[in-house]
Amino acid sequence: MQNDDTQPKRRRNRSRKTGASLSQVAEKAGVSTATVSRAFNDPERVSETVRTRIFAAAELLNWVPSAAGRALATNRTRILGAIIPTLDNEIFARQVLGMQDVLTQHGYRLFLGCSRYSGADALAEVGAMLQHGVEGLMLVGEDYPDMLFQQLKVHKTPYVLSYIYGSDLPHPCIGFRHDEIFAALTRVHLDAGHQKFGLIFQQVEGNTRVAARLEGVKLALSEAGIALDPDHILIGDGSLKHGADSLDALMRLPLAERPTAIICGNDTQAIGALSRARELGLKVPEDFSISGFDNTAMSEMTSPPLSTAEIDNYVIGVEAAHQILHRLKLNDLSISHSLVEPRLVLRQSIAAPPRYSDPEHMISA
Amino acid sequence: MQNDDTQPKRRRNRSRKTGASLSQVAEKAGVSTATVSRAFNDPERVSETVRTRIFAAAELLNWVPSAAGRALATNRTRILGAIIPTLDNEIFARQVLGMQDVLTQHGYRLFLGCSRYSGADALAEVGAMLQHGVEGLMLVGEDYPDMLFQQLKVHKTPYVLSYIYGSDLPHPCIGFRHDEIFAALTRVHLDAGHQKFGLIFQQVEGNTRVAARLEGVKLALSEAGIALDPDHILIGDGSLKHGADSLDALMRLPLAERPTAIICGNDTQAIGALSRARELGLKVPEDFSISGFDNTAMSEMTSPPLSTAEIDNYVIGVEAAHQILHRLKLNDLSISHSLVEPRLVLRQSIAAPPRYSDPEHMISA
DNA sequence: GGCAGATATGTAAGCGCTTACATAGGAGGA
DNA sequence: TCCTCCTATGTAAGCGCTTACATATCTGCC
Repeated sequence: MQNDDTQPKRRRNRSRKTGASLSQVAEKAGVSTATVSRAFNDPERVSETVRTRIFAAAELLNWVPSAAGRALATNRTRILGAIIPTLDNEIFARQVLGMQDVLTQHGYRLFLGCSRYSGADALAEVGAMLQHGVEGLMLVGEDYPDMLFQQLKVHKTPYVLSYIYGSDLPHPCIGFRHDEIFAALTRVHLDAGHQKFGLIFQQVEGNTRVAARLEGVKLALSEAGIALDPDHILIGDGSLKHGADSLDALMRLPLAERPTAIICGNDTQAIGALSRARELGLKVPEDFSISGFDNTAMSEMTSPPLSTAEIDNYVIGVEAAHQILHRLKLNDLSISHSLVEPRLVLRQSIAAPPRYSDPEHMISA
Repeated sequence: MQNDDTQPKRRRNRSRKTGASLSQVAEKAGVSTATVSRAFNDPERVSETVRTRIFAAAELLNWVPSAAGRALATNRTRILGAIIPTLDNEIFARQVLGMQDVLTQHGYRLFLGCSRYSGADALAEVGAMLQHGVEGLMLVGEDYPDMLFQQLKVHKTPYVLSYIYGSDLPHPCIGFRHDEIFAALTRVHLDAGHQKFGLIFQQVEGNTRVAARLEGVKLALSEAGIALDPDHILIGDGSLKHGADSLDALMRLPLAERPTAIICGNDTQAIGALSRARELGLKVPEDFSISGFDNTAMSEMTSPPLSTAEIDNYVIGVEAAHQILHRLKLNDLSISHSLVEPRLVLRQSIAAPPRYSDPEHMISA
């Protein structure tokens, strides 16, 4: 039935061949594939004459090793992934930059995925990355579906959540306490004598980080025995426009209610507010104080320069990469939390509240 | 010598096994690997009963197909790459965003590489990407070593240069003419009556795009018969600070030489200049006119709002992705050039020059 | 009833690597 | 001289897929 001759009955031609393969290099150099492989991965183990012969052959054939072949053979891809909400935000872009710089040094590649602040998108990205065999992952924040973390666990893929910190967090993380830094920022206003606060913030739902910021503000206020009127919390997006429009709204309030201190969720909003204030003929910090967050390049050029806080996102990216690489090397899946301290950057946009707003005005004057 | 028994003499255990493999799914479902493969890649060809059985088995085993295995078998990776100078720049980040959005739809992944404006780094990134089998590439600009393009050619990898346009360019590209838009911007100043120009620009060398911008300005000026004093061209980086410092320098010039129109290489520089102008007590556009480029969000909030020009970088990214995907499908390596038109955005920062600067002042007054 | 032509599935080669194990050729010691 | 131990290289299996080709089963038509 079967013909016994050993010559292959079929010959496929999977065309689309691009470059040379390792075996072609081996043939040209007159050695075995094993030797070629060794010449590149562990040069010491190959005699110099043979090695140079191999390198020459590879050069000649323009050989580029195939990562896929190697991945299959070694079960390692040397690829890490990063999931960020959007590249549109300098904050996240800088984290990616930091990661990238470390990875390049270590011969790793980076897969970038944007979640667009959607859990489903993030899940899809991670799924695809897992198929491609990413060895580790950095994800911004913690707002992801459980399913995502399960997948990561099933695949024993080390990961680290960036831009957040919580010693009680059931995930490795590297970042800072959003509540604390916003509490600190709030206290700066309190210390300057403010009692009436307005908040300009981003959407809270689905974003634990922003929620924490809000909590921080509330905490500091309540510690100072100050109530925050919910109507003075203006939620929108992170844009200049939301900042500007919100300022409008706050400044339209009757003088007695009008906040004298405005805490913004980020610098962009604060800068928007400042610019609207100028249009309205309001002076900062004479008429009101304001703070932002991020310490973007712009914030020291505004008039007045903006008080804000700064977190080194590049470092977060760098550390995240180090951490993942480290775990990978040690095959360590433990949960560690590391803190990158933010820093208050106080400038002229915060000062004492205007006299008219002082409840003790009549008495003390 | 050789023992003829067929039982394998060696058994390797390549541990580190993470997930299930297709063959395990096949076994569990009681079918061959071919059928499993077909069930996922071409479901029509598998009977429904078998198919559901396979899906169930895969689900149960938590199977994730291995991109490496598939890549090896099909010689396709479904990965595209993007090389940008730095993520630190909103411009490039938006291009990546556009690409990303398209790729996600088409089931492609994105490798991101930053060249840090260095040809060598770009070359290294591309080399690594080629190893990983990227099927196509977007590169910002044209300032890359020849070697890089050769490699791309050897590997028959389609690519497109973004953010530039030149019908004579020996590469596929998608972008705009930097010289033309800057000439147009210059003409706006000229039309307003300016004769004395100052330029605040980024480093030119190694950046053909910036060089072209400069050429555009010079062209428009020389067409108007106006000479540009080389001392009035201030080269630095793209920062707020360079803008501010340069403004200082220009405004310190004796009144007769002092430019009345300042053309900046980007909005950031222009905004820096505006902010310094305010500090110096100068009014814009009464004391001088100024323009930027990019139309960043800030530029409509400055005082006065900044005249600038805008290019839709998101669209560039989207189109670049489409173009690469298209070539890939058609196996088309031809060179096409596509244009994305920039748009002038004229606001209040440009007006007539101050009277004192008018050479005909005495006569006409 | 037999055969062509679908249709559904199986078989196994091969994609480009790495690496456990085998082997050959010295070097050196007893 | 023989044996041991290196060192340099070869052999070939196997990583997880896809797919050309083979096979089996079923339709339906003459």
